[in-house]
Amino acid sequence: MDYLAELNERQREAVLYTEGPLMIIAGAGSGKTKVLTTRIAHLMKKGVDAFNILALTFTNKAAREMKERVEKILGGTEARNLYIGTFHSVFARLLRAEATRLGYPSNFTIYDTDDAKSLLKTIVREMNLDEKQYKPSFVLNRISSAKNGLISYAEYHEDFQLRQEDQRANRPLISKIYESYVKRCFKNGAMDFDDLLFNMHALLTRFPEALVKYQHKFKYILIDEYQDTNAAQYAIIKLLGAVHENICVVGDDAQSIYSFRGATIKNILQFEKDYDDVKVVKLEQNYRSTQSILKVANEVISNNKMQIPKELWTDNIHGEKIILMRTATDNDEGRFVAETISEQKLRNHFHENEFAILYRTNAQSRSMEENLRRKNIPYRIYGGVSFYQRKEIKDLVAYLRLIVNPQDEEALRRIINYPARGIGKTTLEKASVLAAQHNITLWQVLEKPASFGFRSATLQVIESFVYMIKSFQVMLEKHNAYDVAFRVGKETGLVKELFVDKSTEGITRYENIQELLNSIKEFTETPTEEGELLDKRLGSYLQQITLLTDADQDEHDQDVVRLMTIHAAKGLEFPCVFVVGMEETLFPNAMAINTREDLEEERRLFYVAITRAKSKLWLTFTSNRYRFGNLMQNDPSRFLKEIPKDHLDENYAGRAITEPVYRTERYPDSRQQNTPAAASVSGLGNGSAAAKRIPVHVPSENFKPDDPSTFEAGMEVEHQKFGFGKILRLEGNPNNRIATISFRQAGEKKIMLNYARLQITHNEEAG
DNA sequence: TTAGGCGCTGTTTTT
DNA sequence: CAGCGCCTAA
Repeated sequence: MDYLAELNERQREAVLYTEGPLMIIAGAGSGKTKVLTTRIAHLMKKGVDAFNILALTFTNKAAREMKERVEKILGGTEARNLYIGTFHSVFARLLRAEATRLGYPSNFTIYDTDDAKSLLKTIVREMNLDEKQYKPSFVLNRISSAKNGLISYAEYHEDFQLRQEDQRANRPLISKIYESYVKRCFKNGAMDFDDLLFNMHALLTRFPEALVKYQHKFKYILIDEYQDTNAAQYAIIKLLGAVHENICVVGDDAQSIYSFRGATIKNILQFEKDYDDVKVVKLEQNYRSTQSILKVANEVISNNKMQIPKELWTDNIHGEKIILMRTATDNDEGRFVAETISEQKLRNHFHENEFAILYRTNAQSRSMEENLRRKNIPYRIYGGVSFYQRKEIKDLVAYLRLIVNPQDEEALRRIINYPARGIGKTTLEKASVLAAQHNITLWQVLEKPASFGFRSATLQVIESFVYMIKSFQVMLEKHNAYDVAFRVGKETGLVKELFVDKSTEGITRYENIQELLNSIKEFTETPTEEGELLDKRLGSYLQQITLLTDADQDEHDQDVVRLMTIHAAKGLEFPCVFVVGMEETLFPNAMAINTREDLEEERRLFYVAITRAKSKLWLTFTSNRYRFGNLMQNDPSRFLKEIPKDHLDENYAGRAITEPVYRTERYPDSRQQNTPAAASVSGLGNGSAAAKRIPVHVPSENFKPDDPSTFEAGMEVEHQKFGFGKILRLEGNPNNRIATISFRQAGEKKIMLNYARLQITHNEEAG
């Protein structure tokens, strides 16, 4: 029982309380994963069969880590029999086994967000609705939250409130689109992410035998990140656990950051009411961060009204103050981070992999990336476009999907004319109409094109396309997934097309395809538990990759700086953390400041960001940031004011204000060079919009920008783009001066001197 | 049928 | 700024 010795008293209590409902409120860094894994190991040591334990997480990575750690405690291979995985992947697996009950093929396709949007787009088009009014992302959001709330399209249709919301938003037909979307997915043999939850719930409620079967199978259920569960997940867990009631949920209300995905803290608050004797254990000792960091985190989160009272504490050293840095531009912010990393590596012997740069939105990675590259600091960006979402990967995967499931219309549409084979829009449209008329799938139309009267040239290309796909399907019987994928790449001409393209991106795309083929090979060579059939193995490969994100590709030993959104950083920890973009409208995000609930979620997000740091934490913000292609000025984030002053080192922020701003000569910034007009301040003048209409000024031969600090009112100046003009007046603080200049051609403009490249042509005072 | 150019529009977070 | 839809030319 030595595994128990490593636990503190509270942790041990949580591990040993094995029977009956248990809720663990686990603060950040309090050893939550350790408790969960030890608990599972303990159950197994007590004689519980691994097959009877279900553990659900939100990321594959968390699941894998859990599995590995249990394996380590137990030794042997028993841990492999545990059902540990994400909600989505575990349910996908169960649904695959039970698919026929619901009328789905067992090798159903899983649609990712792109597939779903693309299908919605075709549906909206087919319904002759305005595509701007019913934008796929908007419609998908509506449908998604309905499904996550377990509201079927029929119920949606009857729901007064939902209908009214749609009316008010001038999108009254959402419920109709919802209905066709569901029907079409079903026809395509496809489920989207939300369907994996919705249909799992449907399975358990509509088929009592299935419910009973799984209720008895999963005698012990553990749920990680319970604060992030939504109504569907909540209901499923409740159903599954109803017989044994051995449900252990772990969560931290302070880290609930997924309400936009339907998650609700209510599930945590509700838990105690759902069962008669709920044992609650609070883990409040933090093993991760310095006292300083923890104090700041506690202080910040205390501004939230909605929370379960608790106070995280730690035995760790006090540590250093948190450093606040202000820069002039987003590019400077990136440079500061890159320079600080270099400096810290030298001074404190940190490795690259001890740093993380966290931001609110993916778009912010760019300025970081550019500056890290400039300083030759190796890095890796998580999120954004994941490997499996890249075009070239999706193209090849679409072929594989179609081979496994010819009903999959999205896959078919994607590749029917890629590489180009003369089946264009007209043909596809005709086929779609026919499919709808005869109530068959698109594929079924293409299978018998002769009976639908296509022109003979078209007929021929369709037939050879179908023949090709069918020949791949035949291959499935005797060849493994890799052989099929390889042949597909070759015979469709897809690989060749990428090989011929020798541009940088073309080479990357080619390499990506090779990487995909390698991963398929690896998959085929790793035996699966139940020795499933070969075609099923390609099917299961496809199911699995749709649920992968690129956080799952992490090789943790890689010595690189990690860049990711705060959302993606949840559950991770780093010795040194930069939280960048601490500005109003960005963080808290402008989309999330209108209600207390939203704002509190932003604050929890900030709390998550702070608590990722073990020993050093930097917060940065910038006065000027490019957004939407023009320069925006933001105030410092309100959250900064919530940090206790004695834990915050503001020297750097101060220095940045009094020091001259980094000059463009020293660090050329491509954006500024290419578009000098972008330097005019949007919102102040009629800057960039007007700039487009002005005839381009050709700068003088010996044009050389002068030091901005030397400019004064009354000077005659030349601007690279706006031409000659005179400074009327200057305003703004000394380091961010804004000049109003009257240009001969371009008229009156407000120009930020730090960015504009201006040359003095005549000095009134001197001359 | 396809490629290429122009103009509009939008940026939150993700399984 | 970028990605996408729409239009035009070939």
